[in-house]
Amino acid sequence: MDEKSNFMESVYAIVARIPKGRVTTYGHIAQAVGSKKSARIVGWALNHSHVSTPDLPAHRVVNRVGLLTGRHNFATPDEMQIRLESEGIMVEDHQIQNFSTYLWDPNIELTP
DNA sequence: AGTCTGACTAGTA
DNA sequence: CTACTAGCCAGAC
Repeated sequence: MDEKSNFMESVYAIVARIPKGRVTTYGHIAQAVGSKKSARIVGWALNHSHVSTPDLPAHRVVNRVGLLTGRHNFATPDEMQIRLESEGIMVEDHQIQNFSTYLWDPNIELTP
């Protein structure tokens, strides 16, 4: 098997564990896999997730303020918001409302 | 082989 | 408050 970097695999593993109706941020994922500074790599990984892991719920990953920064990278810019709303998350102007309420922190919820 | 960019974040001025 | 810098990793040119 041609393995990608462990970093990307870890990102996919965590994102795949995000519960339905919950969201998380690039920084939290990055911190869970090693360093929060690697948040950009998380975004980059998700950008290619559609070819590596198409089942990855990338729509549940947003930036630290709950803004759907990566919406334009989906098949359609509205798909991300539609999916989130479909899971019961309120989104307005491409930003998640009550973000802290839906926030799922892998460093806490995914404690070993 | 070297340079630049990217779905980011935190810190400093 | 806003603006800029540094740090991280992988891929594209």
